[in-house]
Amino acid sequence: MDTDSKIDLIKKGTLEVITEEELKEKIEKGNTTAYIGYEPSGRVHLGHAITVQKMIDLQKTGFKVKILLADLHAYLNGKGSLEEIRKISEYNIKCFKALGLSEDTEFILGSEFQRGQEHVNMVYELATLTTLTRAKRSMAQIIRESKEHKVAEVIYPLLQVVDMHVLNADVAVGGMEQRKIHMLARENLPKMGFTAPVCIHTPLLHGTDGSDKMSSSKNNFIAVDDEPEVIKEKIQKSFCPQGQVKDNPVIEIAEHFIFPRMETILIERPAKFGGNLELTHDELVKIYDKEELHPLDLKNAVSKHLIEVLEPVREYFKSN
RNA sequence: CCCGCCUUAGCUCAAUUUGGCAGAGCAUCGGACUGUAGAUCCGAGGGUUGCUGGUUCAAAUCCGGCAGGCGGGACCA
Repeated sequence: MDTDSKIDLIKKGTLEVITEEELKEKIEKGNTTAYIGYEPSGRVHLGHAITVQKMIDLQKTGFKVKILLADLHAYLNGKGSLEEIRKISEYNIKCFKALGLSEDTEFILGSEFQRGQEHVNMVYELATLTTLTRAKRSMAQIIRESKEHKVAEVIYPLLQVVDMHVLNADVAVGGMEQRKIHMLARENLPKMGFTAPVCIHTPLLHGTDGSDKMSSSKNNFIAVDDEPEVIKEKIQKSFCPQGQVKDNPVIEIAEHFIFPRMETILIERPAKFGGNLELTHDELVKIYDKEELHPLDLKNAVSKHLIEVLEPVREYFKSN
């Protein structure tokens, strides 16, 4: 694969790469590392899977992938005791592996290195460079909802910025909610004499209820290890206005999980409603926009295909 | 350290004045209506009233203690 096709693959399905020029330099330099951090979560869902797929793309282009199980971050975000969170992270690692990351993926537990002297000193230094407003703003889409704002809330982004340096990340990946923390890193790591990573942001998947973000706490997710009946039921219950492509979770699932794996989707439809259709992504969008495809037919097709796409995950769980 | 206010369903809050079956909105679940979902109707579930001790026939309500939150004061070589 040449550099340009690597960049194309990396960019595919993302909202932004900051910056593409730097990415090119990194690739040409070689021996590169890509990093992403996840707060351990009770269920690993399609929102997580979008970024995991991107890490797999990065592996295909020669990146070493490090996945941070950000237990300390989750702790700072009020998700429970470190003990409880660590336990969940074991399950998360299993989910990530089941999604197809290669054998040499490195999984790192945050609390095992983030409390060391060197790390803490860097956090303090960064604290002197970062305004309180900026730190709080960077957490707007990440912090657990609460009126009782804790100091932990502003330590969180600082810790994350230092992680990027310590984990030697050439590239940092995250959903768009991570953008402001990433920008903080790009601005402040150089001030500390370090190199800031290239930042890659993926779109956030809407919840099945149509809300802005799929999230395990809101029960609007499809888990990667959900059983076929559950997937079918959740898609059946999903928000899906007729003729509306924008912000439509069912369309998004097709875009992010079906079309990357196949050129066309087969839509099975009773003859009285027009019979079967086989559509490319662009055709699907066009025909749905014109209200020539009924949401229920779309849902049936998407659940059938999604169930197939996630089959390897369920298989992995059966044998591991 | 001192003073005041607050803590009730998953969430936001009523009911405290005058002790008398703990309610509403939103959310959740179910039904109706749509060839999906949502919206809209209709219905249901949901509670250790922060914890604890007391007064009382009876306490969310009154009294004491504790915890947490918010605000103020004091201290400031």
